Amino acid sequence: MKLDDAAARLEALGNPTRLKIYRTLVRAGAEGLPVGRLQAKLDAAASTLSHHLKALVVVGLVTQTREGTTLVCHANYDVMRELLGYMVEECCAEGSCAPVVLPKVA
Amino acid sequence: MKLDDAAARLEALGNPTRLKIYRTLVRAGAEGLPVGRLQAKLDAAASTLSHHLKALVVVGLVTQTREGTTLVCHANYDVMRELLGYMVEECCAEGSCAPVVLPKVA
DNA sequence: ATAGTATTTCTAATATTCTAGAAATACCGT
DNA sequence: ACGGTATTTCTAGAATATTAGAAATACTAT
Repeated sequence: MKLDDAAARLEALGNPTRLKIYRTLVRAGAEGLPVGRLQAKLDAAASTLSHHLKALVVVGLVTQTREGTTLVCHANYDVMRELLGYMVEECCAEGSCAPVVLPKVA
Repeated sequence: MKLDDAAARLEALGNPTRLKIYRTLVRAGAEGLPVGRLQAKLDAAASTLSHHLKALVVVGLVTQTREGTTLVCHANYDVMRELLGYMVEECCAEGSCAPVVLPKVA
């Protein structure tokens, strides 16, 4: 991942509402959560939520799949993993800041 | 760490210039880097750099120690570690997004 | 005290973000 | 085709961020 991509993703997560959205989607697990359900949980205006969701989708942290009339949102773990990998590799000194370790994934 | 603190730190890192600053400080290692040296490396106006550095200092990601007339900047690994810990715990699903593992630090 | 280097604060212009109402679009069931 | 629910896009106002020049401050050496 390039620095600019990492920055864009960090910026996407760097807003309390969007971080709440992402965390909520992670907790929703594999089945995801419809936009409407997110809206109810976070108590935000529909247009505001849509705006923030788009910011997360654009950088790849969230994906959406349509199921009839509802749009189901999913946290994209692959992108989050890449982002964390970037941070550990580029923004941590070995030993100093690495209680977070990347094991070799087979 | 609370969600709002995490968001503030992610936002601080979510700007290409500031992410570059932070990464450069990490690479500078324990001795840190004077503001002036950072300025030369990143080729930014002094006032702009100072502004961005302040954003990183305010959220605790960077610390500064004065050495005579120069201010030396250091990446604060503790805060980065906390931030990564937050992301792994709150924003990852076990198994799905956890190539990043938190080992117990003795 | 003065001069010189390092850095910040002040200021202002431009750009971007955030918020949410209103209107538009997407999809389904009948 | 129509009505209803779900969601987005349009729009606009207020707030915040970004940039950098100019002035101010901090410190050291003489």
